[in-house]
Amino acid sequence: MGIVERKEREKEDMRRRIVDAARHLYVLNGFEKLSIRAIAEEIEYSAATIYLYFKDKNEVMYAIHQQAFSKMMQEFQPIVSMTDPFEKLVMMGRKYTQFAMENPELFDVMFIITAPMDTLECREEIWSEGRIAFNMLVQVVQECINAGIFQPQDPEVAAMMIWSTIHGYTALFIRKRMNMFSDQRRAELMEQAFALFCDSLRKSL
Amino acid sequence: MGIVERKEREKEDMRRRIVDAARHLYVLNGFEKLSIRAIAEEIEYSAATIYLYFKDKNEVMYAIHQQAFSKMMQEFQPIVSMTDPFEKLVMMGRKYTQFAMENPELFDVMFIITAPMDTLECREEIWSEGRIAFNMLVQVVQECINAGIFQPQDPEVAAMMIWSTIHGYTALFIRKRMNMFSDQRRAELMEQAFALFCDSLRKSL
DNA sequence: CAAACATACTGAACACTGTTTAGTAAGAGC
DNA sequence: GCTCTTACTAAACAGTGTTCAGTATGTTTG
Repeated sequence: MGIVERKEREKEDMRRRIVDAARHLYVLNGFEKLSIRAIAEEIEYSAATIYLYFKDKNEVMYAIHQQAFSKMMQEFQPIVSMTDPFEKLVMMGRKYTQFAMENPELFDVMFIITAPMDTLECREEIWSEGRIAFNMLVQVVQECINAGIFQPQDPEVAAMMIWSTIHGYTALFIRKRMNMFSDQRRAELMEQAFALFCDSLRKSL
Repeated sequence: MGIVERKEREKEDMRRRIVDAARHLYVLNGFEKLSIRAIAEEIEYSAATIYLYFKDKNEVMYAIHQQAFSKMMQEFQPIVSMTDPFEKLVMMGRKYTQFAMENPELFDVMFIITAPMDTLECREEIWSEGRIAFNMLVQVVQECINAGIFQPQDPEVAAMMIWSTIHGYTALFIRKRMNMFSDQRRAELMEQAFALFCDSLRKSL
């Protein structure tokens, strides 16, 4: 009975086609302007068809969010093979912001928009993508402790503080909360605040 | 000719009534569920009337955003009279997060949602609310430098780094990006990350 | 092979949304 | 009393997410 398998494959295929079309449109225009009808048109099906493969728009957003995480993880891959754990940490911070700048909509769906989190909540699942990414950071912090760069401490607490800072100015930038500065001063402030934070970590953690 | 003045007063009054109704509904249900028609119904006018006082929904959001800032500033007032500048800094951080927890929707419109920033952009104005609030932080950092708690440095850079960290974990929390932890662990992590950051500032800035 | 069933899909509808416009009614100024 | 301005609204436009009855195709069974 290969028919059941084929059907399952086709179902998977269709889901992927929907998410690909949705991501394509989303990256171009953002969440507000992403409509089910537009996705349907892109894949040349009716709007109602989307609902045979996804519960609602939030679930489509969740799928995009998953793809975005795997893209980010791919871009983080080169860092893993670095030797100096503190340099690793610095590079992770830089990459986080760089990813956000280059893929603002993907960053949005990963870390700002509530839509994908709402599907998770109603499924009562844990946010595994977030957990895995955070673990990666905790791991590097632990390496810094092991190398004697940081003092012995709860690596999750330190990781949370570090994530906060990097996420903080990235989110403020993405959501235009640094627009009280000129483009030049803004870039300056971000760069120097990052440098100051790295210095501060080295000295005090 | 008191008529012109009265008309102007009435115009101001109407604007205030609209914003008050809008804020009321917004705080209850958030941005997505806040509709022009609902605001109109609340003040017992037609939806089109809103557009005689505001250019679009974004401009209404901007007005709510202004009110939210003045509320936050009010709550920050007691801090100004504190004596120890470092304690001031710590209290400002605590208050920021506390305000966000107690007024999640107001925090949203102040620091996360793009809608109010879009009106500013098309008016080509500067984000004065943000500038004023940031200046307040810069001021306190300068006091820390003057008191010899921090080393001489660009207070704007230090302020940006501090704002980033506090905003970072607050925004991550508000947007449910700490839901990989249990409620208890989450509170623990936030508290300890904050404490670690304060310690780190003391030691290294 | 034909009938019965299951699956995949769609058109149309429902109840909304932000926004614009033409038209009306009431007050102000002469 | 008669213009003229201002304030306001009903209705429409073009969309939105979502649901559901109905159809057409593919699969299984007698």
